[in-house]
Amino acid sequence: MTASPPDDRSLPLRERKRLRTRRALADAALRMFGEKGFDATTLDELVQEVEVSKSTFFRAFPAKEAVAIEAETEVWTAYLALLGERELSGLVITQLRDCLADAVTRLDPAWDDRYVATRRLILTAPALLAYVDSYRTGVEDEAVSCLAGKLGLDADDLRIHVLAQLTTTCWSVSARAWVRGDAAGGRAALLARLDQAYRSIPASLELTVKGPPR
Amino acid sequence: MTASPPDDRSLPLRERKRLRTRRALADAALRMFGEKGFDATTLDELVQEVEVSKSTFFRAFPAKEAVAIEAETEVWTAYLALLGERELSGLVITQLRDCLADAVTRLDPAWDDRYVATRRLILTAPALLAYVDSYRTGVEDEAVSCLAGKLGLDADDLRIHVLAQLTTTCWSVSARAWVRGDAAGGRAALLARLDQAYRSIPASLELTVKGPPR
DNA sequence: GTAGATAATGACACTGAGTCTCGTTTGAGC
DNA sequence: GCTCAAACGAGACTCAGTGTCATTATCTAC
Repeated sequence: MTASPPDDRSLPLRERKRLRTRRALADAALRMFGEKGFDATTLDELVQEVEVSKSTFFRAFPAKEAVAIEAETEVWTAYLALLGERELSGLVITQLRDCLADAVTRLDPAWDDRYVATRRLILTAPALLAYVDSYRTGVEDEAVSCLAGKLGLDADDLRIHVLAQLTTTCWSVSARAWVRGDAAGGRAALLARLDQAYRSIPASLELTVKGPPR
Repeated sequence: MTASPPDDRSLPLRERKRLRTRRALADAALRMFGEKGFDATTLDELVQEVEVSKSTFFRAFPAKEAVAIEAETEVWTAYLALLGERELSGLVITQLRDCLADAVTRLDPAWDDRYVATRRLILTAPALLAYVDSYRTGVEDEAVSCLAGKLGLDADDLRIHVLAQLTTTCWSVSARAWVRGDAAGGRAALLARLDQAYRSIPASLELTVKGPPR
């Protein structure tokens, strides 16, 4: 269920402990929320299970919701990092697609299972759904700033907003379908769905009502 | 600042009182949040000002955030209602644009000022921003269901998700610019911006990086 | 009008997330 | 080892949001 503990000896001990606590919290949260439900599990129960104080929890995560969606944030953190480094050329939407695909490819091998568990959880808790929504808006805003800088455009330029949102929309629909099918086909299947989603964007704009609806 | 009180004698007295309380809460909230700040104003202060109990508040609004964004919900409630009634024909994205434009046109004359105040408020309170984000996602989901039904498509069809999101994105960018310019030009200027936003969607997909960025 | 059904209200206790303060511990650097 | 800074634990506190129940006000039928 969890990624291997942080044994990276290059990191200072203090940092390693911090990460270990963070992982322990995320793992316990995913398990306990899955068993008892997100709302029914209190933070006190969670921190008691992991044997840390509530203070420590809030130093590691900004909110109860955040600890439940680690798998989601990992994707977008990687995506934004790649987008920041990347030298853009050609169609911007293609570049965004590639950043997202690269981000997914580089994720920890254990990510798949955690992501499925996370998405399942989100379906059961409205608070989590709302949290993910606003989190993604934050990602879109960062992507917009980044693109505005790289392209020398105004941050209000509608075009980059549209592109940033299309990216999260494609992810949203693709990932939902992938999780619903129990992540069958693994990471490759997810990437295939994602690619297919991007390819069907142009058809969206041309969607037309044929005859009378019924 | 506020719309005229509900004098519609056709409504039963009980309903009229309910609406009057609702209005009073929304008006006081917009004023108090604007003066003291959203976070610094407690619900107890608000309900004391309007002379109702906290119970009554939560019967009228699902959350503290909701009372602050009435002007935003009015737009989308009208939009979804129009979309539900409408007999669709031709380009779907055009139909959505028309629904939104019609919704804006039919709003209360006092809406402009309330909306400007609301958007200004949102910029100062992260909690409000998050609330609006998830609210809009809810609107998008309803629009998707509606479209899926009317078009006989699967609710997972990416195309209708894209269209529903493009609508809220166009609104978002247009309204932000309109408010930043102090709503100059009134409702007509907002509609013009909205139309311009829709027209620039196709160019988004073709956005290309020319030479090296710098 | 009056009576009884019904719905909204107010008061109050309670839960739990999130903040803040402060004294203690622990790893980092010399 | 010793010192400094950072992370930690403990606990008090604020406030949004929920649930219960008695009270009040409106609606409906007569």
